[in-house]
Amino acid sequence: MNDSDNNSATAPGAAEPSGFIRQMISRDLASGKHGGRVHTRFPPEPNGYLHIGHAKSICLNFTLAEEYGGHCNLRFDDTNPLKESQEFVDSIKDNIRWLGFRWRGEVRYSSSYFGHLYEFARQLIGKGKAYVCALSPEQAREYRGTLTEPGMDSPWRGREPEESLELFARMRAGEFRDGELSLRAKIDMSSPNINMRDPILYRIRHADHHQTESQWCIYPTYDYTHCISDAIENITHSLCTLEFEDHRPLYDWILHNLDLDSLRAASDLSDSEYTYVLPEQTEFAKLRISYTMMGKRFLRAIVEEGRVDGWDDPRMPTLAGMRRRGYTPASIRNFCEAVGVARSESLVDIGMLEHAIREDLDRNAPRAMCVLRPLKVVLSNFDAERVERLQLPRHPKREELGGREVPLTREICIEQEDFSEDPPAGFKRLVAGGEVRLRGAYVIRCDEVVRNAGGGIVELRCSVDFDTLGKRPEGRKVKGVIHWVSAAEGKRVKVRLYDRLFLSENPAPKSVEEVFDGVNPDSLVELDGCMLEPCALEDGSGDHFQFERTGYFFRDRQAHSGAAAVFNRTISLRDTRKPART
RNA sequence: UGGGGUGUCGCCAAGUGGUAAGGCACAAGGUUUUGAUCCUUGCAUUCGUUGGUUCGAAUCCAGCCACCCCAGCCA
Repeated sequence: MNDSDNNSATAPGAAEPSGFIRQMISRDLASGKHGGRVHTRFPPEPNGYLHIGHAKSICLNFTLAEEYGGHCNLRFDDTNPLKESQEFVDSIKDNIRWLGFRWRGEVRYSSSYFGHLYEFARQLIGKGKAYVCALSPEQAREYRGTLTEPGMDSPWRGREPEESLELFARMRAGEFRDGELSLRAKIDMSSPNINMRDPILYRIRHADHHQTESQWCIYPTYDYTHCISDAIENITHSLCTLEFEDHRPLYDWILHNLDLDSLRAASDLSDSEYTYVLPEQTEFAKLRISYTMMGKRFLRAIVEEGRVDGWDDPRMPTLAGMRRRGYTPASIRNFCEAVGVARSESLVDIGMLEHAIREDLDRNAPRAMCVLRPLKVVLSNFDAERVERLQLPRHPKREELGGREVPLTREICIEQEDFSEDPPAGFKRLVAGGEVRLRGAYVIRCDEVVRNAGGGIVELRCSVDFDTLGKRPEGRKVKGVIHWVSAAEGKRVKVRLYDRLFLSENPAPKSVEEVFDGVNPDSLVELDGCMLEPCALEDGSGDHFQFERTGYFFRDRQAHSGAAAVFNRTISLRDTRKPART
């Protein structure tokens, strides 16, 4: 997809691209606005783990660059040392690579532009566009006014540039305490847009930074930093979510009040021929999915309260969690593509996500049989010493994936729910005196139900019709097919079944306490004595499987070595049985 | 009572004045040694609402309604 000539988005004569962002880019390309360049960026703050919502932005930025033959940077927007850490930097990089995206050149950090940012601030002060203010944070809030009332000018608003310049230098030198002074843009305290009421550009924070360590004690704010960082990196299209819409005028104000040549000189392309063009911000709706939530505060509460196994618990909407659950990069990318990008806020049905992973795994996951809740079956006419090694395909439709050997012995396990003494209407599995097909093997008939003293079913005695391997039985129809595993040859494994983490379709807790009430108490079921066919544990057999009739599973590599293998159920198979699911 | 946005099928989402794409979900058939997959078919006379302009409106205009965002020295 790197060849722009080969691409639908830019191919001559191609249909108009769909979606407002692609249309905008095509328009910009057609008008030559950015010299024919497309350069995007994904700009996370390293203050937490990435979740599926971030994936939407990642996919958007990287695929747009790819489609238009442009580039996409990874830039850590690290202007607040109090909340950030190297751990998050590392995990974010790891997640992006896992999704299959490669950023342009080296990883960027806003913090590596602190020098430029400082000089640009001096420039604004020199032009009378910024001033050092001595209002305390509390006072600043009072002066700001309200949504319906204009603010009041700071008493320091008229400070001479020379004086502000000197104070700003002393702020940097560490002569003031946190919060004592700030640098503010001089815009309009009565603007109906609160972001324009002399926003803070720099604040004092005597704190070490994960990248710049103790070099700075003043840190630029997001609004001041983001636009300039985009300009330095020659970003053409700066995409962000809807809540930043009101910040766009400030984004533009800062850039337009700086000397264009000085911006150009600081930029990556300073030595090139192209006409310097300022980046432009465009907003889109963030991703929301039913039965889950992206709010970091609430997710953290669930993790810290031990309601889940950690940030990578397979029930979590984090990329780390989804990865451990068995979601594939392709499924997440396809999902993001299917969801689309628009400006209306929507709640995507989690069924779309489930469809994306089923679609990928149905095509690519090898099949295996695993009995989750075993019921012993003795095949009375099968020799006790005999091991019949059946050859089954790994995938029903893809011969190239090869075959597997499945051992059949006198004693096997079947699923408890595949036998019923009191079958509901339409039951297609085994009943007393009835017949069923063992998947990939023979048809068996249930001759006897063996019980314990309490009347519970202990085992089934069945007889094999040896004339049914690979062919239909004579003179009758056997509809049901069930999975099974040799009791002697099978491997005991542990399985974790997951359900949605939240009970409500649109969980919107108002407090941390409310979050816990909304957590699904049955979101995890652990099963211990499951029986898995042996070849699924052989080296090189892969980590993703479809356990036939029960769902798609992913080997959990965090399980202790030596202990039984653990498989997480990524997603169940679609179930279209007439009544509801059992 | 300020400003900025958004409203098209149950859920996403195309559509930019010429008579409502697609996906998910759902439903009905067919195939099937997975109640899976696959295949076929069906699924908005109508675009928040009320008016207006026009030969023609989801698209243009006006009013109304609903919902979302903004008063961190967070991003």
